[in-house]
Amino acid sequence: MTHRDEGRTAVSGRRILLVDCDQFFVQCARIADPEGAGRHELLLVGGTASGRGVVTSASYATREYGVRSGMPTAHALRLCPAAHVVPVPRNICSRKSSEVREVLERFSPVVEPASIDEAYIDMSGTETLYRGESLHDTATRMQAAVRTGAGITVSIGGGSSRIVAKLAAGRAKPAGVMIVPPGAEIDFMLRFDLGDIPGVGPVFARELESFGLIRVEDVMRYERIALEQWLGRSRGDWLYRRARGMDGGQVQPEREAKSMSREETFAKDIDTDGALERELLELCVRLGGDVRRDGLRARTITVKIRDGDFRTRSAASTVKDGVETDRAIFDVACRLLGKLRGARRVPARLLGVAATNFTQGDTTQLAMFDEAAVESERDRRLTRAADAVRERFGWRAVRPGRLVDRPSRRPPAD
DNA sequence: TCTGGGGTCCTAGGACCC
DNA sequence: TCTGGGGTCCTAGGACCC
Repeated sequence: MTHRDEGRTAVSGRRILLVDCDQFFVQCARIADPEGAGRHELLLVGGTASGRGVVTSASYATREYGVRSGMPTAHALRLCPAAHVVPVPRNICSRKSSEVREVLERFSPVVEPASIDEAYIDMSGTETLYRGESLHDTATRMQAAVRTGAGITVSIGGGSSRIVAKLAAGRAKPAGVMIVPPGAEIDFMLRFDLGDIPGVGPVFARELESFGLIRVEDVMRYERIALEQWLGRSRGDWLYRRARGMDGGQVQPEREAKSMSREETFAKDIDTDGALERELLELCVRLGGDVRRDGLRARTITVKIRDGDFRTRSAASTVKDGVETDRAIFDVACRLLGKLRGARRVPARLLGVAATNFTQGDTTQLAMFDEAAVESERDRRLTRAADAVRERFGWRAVRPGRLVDRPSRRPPAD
């Protein structure tokens, strides 16, 4: 069997769709403000008052000028001076994202949100339910249902694997449906550059180019073993399979979050430790709220700092029992910030804090040793009470200010 | 051009244990 | 005094995605 035949016969029989919202943040901004953003054809979403932001989403009209998402807003405005810039309407975006998902779940129980604006759906096994209806027709009905139910325009791609569905959705934009039939995966893949494959970023693409590999067809010419010799076993195998539209990935509904983070780029670089600590406290309070809302406890806290020269550094610390209270998170984070600032004390552009290594928060583990008790049950009860007050009376009802200047802090553990 | 904010996954080295 | 191999956990950094 040649490598080409192997690809053709590896069709899984699965029917996977990727539903991708068209210029999602632009759509949300228009829903949020029909009289303002809604009236501007040339619309950029993202960018901050400080002028330091980047474009999160650019309307199709601005893309004619060469504007792309991820581009610094200042650059985008140079390309398209008439564009109207608005901030990301976060609340509307998460609400619309949920509404889209609710509509999709009416079509199949297996829906995996891949980001705020796209979701994979496994339609395998629904053939009986949708008796006689082609996947294309089902996807078209789905598209109409999302427009009616959530007011959002989506494009849908479909095929026997996630990667084929994803690339097909890109080809279907805007507002289209494209299904790659079983057996047609390789011919479909041959249209693409390797850099179009999800997972092949600029760095990997440059490396591949150094072997003369630019388009998918370039990879098709080689046996798996050759790719593995050039790229290493795991990456060679990965590329061999992706180029053929194959991935082993299942669509997994309800994946648990593996990390949560909050970060902020300052309008102006901050160069004093005290001011950074105050920013850190705000971030920890926001993060703590997210962690508790999901009933989790984090065993590892990571602090990230981006210096004015854009050098990014991080420090992490893992505690025996997970933490969930603002105070305990801040305690750990503060130590880490001190460590980072001690190593290099220059003006900071960004500060962030992340929680990972989650444990379920509903089981109280008794600390075996005193020093392991970073956070007491009493701390947790107080924090939950404060959450309840905020729930009723608003976020500002309980101020965290006292945490900043409390008298003593634990000495560094390391 | 001057670089956001939210994530996932991978790698490599060192500590530590058996 | 010099010497193992394997497994797990932790930390730091980086590529990548939307």
